[in-house]
Amino acid sequence: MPKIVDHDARRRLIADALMKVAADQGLEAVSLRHVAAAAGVSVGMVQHYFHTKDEMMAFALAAVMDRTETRIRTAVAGLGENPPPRLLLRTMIAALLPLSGTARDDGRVALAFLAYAAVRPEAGAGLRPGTGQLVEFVAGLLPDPHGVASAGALLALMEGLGVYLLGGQMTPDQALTALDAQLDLLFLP
Amino acid sequence: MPKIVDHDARRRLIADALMKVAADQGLEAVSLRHVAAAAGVSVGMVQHYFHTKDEMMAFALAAVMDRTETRIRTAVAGLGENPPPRLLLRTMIAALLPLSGTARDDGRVALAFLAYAAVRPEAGAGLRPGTGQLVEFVAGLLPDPHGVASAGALLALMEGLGVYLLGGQMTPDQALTALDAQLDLLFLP
DNA sequence: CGTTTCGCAATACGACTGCATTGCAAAGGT
DNA sequence: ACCTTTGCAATGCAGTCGTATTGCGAAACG
Repeated sequence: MPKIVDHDARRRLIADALMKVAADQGLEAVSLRHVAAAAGVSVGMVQHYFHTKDEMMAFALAAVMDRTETRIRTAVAGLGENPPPRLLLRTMIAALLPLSGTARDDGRVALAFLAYAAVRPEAGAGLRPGTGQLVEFVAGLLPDPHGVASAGALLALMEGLGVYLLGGQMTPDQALTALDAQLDLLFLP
Repeated sequence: MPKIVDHDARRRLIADALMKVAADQGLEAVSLRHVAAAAGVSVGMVQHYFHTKDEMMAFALAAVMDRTETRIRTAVAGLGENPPPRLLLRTMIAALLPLSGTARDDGRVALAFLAYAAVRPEAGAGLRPGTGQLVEFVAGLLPDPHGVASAGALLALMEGLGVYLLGGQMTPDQALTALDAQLDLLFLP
């Protein structure tokens, strides 16, 4: 067998270029040619590693989710062992919000995928399963009187803050203030 | 001057067709030809009433916002004079959520526009100004200890519920339960 | 030292896009 | 009755899209 290359590295290179294009020109600007140009490679090479565009999109979406999970995990890791529930929640949610830099770019891509998934249900099937477990996890962190409804509300709040941040209707300060107000509501009886 | 036709009626006809296409095939499927076909007219006629595609999109977005405002207004009108603040808020937010039917279609279109606006800030400029006033209005309805931060949080919650509803991560029941939990939090000290 | 297999570039194809152009029918105004 | 203006259909054009095809250089194996 000839020329050994790291297939997965190439795929990540291409996926990174895709997300760069999507983040600053929108998902509808993601084409094989644009992605190839952004990655500095030929269209043929992109086709070599992704047989179809959908395959490439799916890989990129998975990469965004991976990066997001990593971002949360490292943020939480900085908290030490057994952090107080309120701090843990605030840290996780703040890490998930598109406040700046990479998180903002990822958020834009995720929002675009969300809109796409709202119309192509089978495309967003991968997004759905995590939410139920997340609600239960959050519910376990809330003080006693609150149930899964409040957990769902908190997650919805987070999602909405993300949308407002990306749309420019809220500044990062305003979003974090709103988040803290909600946590006050939940944790201070 | 020849043949008098109701310009605005034609534009609304075309915009309705656009929203139909966008609602069940996504915003990226909105093209002059598809919209014309959905409206049962020729491409030339669409071009006659909208000189450019962006003009057509802007008109359609304005129409969605109009319909939404009307939906809220009629829902609130059914409440009579001086309704209690909590009921007023619940009614307004429930009318805004994409729970079913037209509201769901409008929601899909709005979400698509949102994703588009996250990347083309000048396109979503029309969306932004209303939010600030809305926050203040909501803040005025909340009982005493709560400020604009809680109002922003409530609106973000609404937005997030909308996203979850469209994405299928929440059922209408779950969304309304979460909304009520939040209103409990705000109104029952 | 072939030979084979892989990595990748180039190009061609048909479908689609937004938009400009052209032409014609119909309907007032005079 | 003519003329002008408007409503609208048809068609053409240049560009982009995803994908299939083709071909060639390079690297490991026999």
